[in-house]
Amino acid sequence: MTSSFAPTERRLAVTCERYPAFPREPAVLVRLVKHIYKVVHDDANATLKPYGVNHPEYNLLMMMYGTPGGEMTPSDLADAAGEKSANITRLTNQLCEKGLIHRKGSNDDRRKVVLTLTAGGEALIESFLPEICGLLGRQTDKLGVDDQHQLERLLKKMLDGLTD
Amino acid sequence: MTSSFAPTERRLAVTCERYPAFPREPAVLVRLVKHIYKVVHDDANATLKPYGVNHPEYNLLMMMYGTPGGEMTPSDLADAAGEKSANITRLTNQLCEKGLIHRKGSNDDRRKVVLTLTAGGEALIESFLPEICGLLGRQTDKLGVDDQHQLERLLKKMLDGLTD
DNA sequence: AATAAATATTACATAACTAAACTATATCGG
DNA sequence: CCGATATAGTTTAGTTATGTAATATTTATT
Repeated sequence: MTSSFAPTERRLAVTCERYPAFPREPAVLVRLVKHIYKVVHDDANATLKPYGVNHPEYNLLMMMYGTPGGEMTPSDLADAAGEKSANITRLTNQLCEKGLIHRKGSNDDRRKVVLTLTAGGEALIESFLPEICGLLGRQTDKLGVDDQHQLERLLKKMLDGLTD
Repeated sequence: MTSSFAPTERRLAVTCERYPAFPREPAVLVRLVKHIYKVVHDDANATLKPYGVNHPEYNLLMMMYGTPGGEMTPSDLADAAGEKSANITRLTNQLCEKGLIHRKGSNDDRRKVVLTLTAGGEALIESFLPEICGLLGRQTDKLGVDDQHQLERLLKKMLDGLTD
């Protein structure tokens, strides 16, 4: 799966020739992000498949794992994971059916629903985390520590500009 | 839509506390890419909607626009756009129905299919490109020229490590 | 000639998005 | 306190998108 970026760059060059106003640099960045996201997403799905969860479900689980107290409402999850609320209902249903999370009504605001990880959910997370850590490590293999910090800084700057 | 990254960082900190082997820096990078991709993708879809094409269709059109000679096979497109071949058939069907591309059998290898942009396809591309250029510009607004080049370099390095 | 590999399509199953309707609760202005 | 309005979450239906696996056809290999 040698998805070299070179052909994409050649196409951008041709595009700029045909349409000189086309901003090469921003387009390169956007296409790079797209390429990287795709590979990362596919890798994660492949790694998670044996554990019976897909990437969106993994994201929800990790959001809950990383929340102090471990309680989140569906709205919290929607914000955190960038999913639509209709999706959250579907995904949390799946996680409930698998026994990974637990759903109960909130006491202080009875419109709300509180989701928590079950013991089984935490156990599953901690069973796939070793592999996930390995994957994350491999995915940033080529980058030195300085590179990683630079990249973090620049991506944050870019994200900042997007959410205005 | 203030999708600040701060909550995500707090969750990563908690995750690292609970599971010390968790590699914070790689995880930050992956989550940043995911956030950025999502916003970029949604923005592009919104911009393209009035033109009757979605993001994947736009990608295919731009791949063809940027290909010298303008001829591509479905396999070429699948590689270039990172789509599954079954998807390519569906997407190119849609583009054919809209009269934006043309499909014909290849002469030298009769397994192959050759796709070309129609005049209408090129016209549509050049009608939405002004808006797309504006969007691309805004999406990288916050980054100076040096930042953009640094970011390009680092993303390429990361992508390199992914496709081993 | 037989077998394997490549190309594209098809059919089926899953997943996701959208928009609206619905339940229940909370909040605010009078 | 009352009634209007807003919020939280779910549900439904319809549409669109994506992924998987099998198939037909043509070309390559041995």
